[in-house]
Amino acid sequence: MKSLQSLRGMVDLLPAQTPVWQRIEATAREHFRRAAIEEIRTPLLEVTELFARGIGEATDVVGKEMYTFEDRGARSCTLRPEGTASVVRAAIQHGLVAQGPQRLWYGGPMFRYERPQAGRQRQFHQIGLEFLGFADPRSDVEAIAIAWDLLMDLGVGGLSLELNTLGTLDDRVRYRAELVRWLEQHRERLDPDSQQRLATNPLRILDSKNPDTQALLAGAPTLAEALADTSRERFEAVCTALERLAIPYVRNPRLVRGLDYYGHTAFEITSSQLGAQATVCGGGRYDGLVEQLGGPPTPAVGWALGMERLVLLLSQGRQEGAQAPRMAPSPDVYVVNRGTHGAACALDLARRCRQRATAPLAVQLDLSGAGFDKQIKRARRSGARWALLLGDEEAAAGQVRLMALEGDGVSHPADRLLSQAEFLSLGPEELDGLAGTPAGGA
RNA sequence: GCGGGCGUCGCCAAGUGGUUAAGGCAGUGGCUUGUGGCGCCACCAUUCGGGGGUUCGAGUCCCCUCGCUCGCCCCA
Repeated sequence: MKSLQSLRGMVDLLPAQTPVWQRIEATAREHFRRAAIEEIRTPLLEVTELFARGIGEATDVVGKEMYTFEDRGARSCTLRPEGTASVVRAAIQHGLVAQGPQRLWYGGPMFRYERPQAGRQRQFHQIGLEFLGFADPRSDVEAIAIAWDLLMDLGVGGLSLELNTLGTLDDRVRYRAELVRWLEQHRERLDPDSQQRLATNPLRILDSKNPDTQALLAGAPTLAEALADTSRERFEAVCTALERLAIPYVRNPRLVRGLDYYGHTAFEITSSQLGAQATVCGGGRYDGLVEQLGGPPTPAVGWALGMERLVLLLSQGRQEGAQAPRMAPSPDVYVVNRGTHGAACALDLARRCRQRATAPLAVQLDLSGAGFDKQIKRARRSGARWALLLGDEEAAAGQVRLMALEGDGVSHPADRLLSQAEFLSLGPEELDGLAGTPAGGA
């Protein structure tokens, strides 16, 4: 029988990697709690139209990256490629936006049909924040600050915050015409991709990675010049507020986000240590989206951060170690057992240990039926603090042997024989006191 | 969708056309029927991602295919 593999771009997270993810999730949760942001969970599957309308028909995400299929009722369904559209849909559907401003966060898998590469999978994970119903420039800054502080708290270094303003829809329409007019005159100097985009999405030519195109762009009209005064003032307000918070940023006039709903503030937090896909967190303002999806006019800002890219950053540095240190949670107690009576008794004792009213213990029960020596070896490797030895003799007497597992294993602290009832009543310190004293040294 | 690199045991990894595919780690059993580290012994790829071809002979050369990986596009 041929063994099966996961689908391309769908990765398994093995027990060795899972602790890093848990740490990120726990830290994010704590930061959201402190900022009074509530969690929202939405389905992974939505009606295709939600994304087509929300993200924009012309975008790459909608045009060629969606996992779309028909369900049994011939409805076109799509695995969510991002979180914002779903959150907005849910907020409208359940009248959240009507109840006032919402401070929401979400997390979970997203799906995009692309060729996998470093920092990019087909199923990937995001944690995101959405502020619905906030127009003040300070809301942009608070959103950014929460992302920044979260990343700092996680200990990610070498990050840079890039900031730009996309202005209003009017600003962009006006600028687009101007840019196209200018680029038309230099069409032959553009790379093929950019020539294509001249017709489909000219603004995106601005962040082309082609050096020749970038050189050409140096002389092109800029979006900043085309901005209305109010747009410009709004952006300055965001910048000064960031400065007051001492959050370093760089203005990047070429920063254009690929999703249609962004306007005014757009930002990315990038790392130079990530390779080609350098953006860890990206977001911006999307004042038109709620209305676009059938809700009342509602200003909004948000961002999403890519979990696997964050994990990549947090896992660097300690990749020298041959075998990554196993960070799996170790049990407190490893139960070594033998004999039919002993084994049966151990099963029961392990359970009662986990259910202790005071200080429940994490217990791993050896189920191998191997000899004591083998089991004790395994006990040491498990990382447990104590081993509990239980054979027929101890079981018959209602006792257990307690063994401290610390140390190099050369010196043999004596076991303590104690009654099972006593063992179950003792706290960790008392157990240490009992088992920790070597009887007679080496 | 388009380019580059790579595919030998769960992981790392020798092998560059000649009879039997090193080694290390991990794992399993034993030395040691109920006591720990270390050590020693044994077992652990009829087969080199898959298929076809060249050759007396291929893991080693050629073709196709699948997969992984990095990059382009785009994004988190």
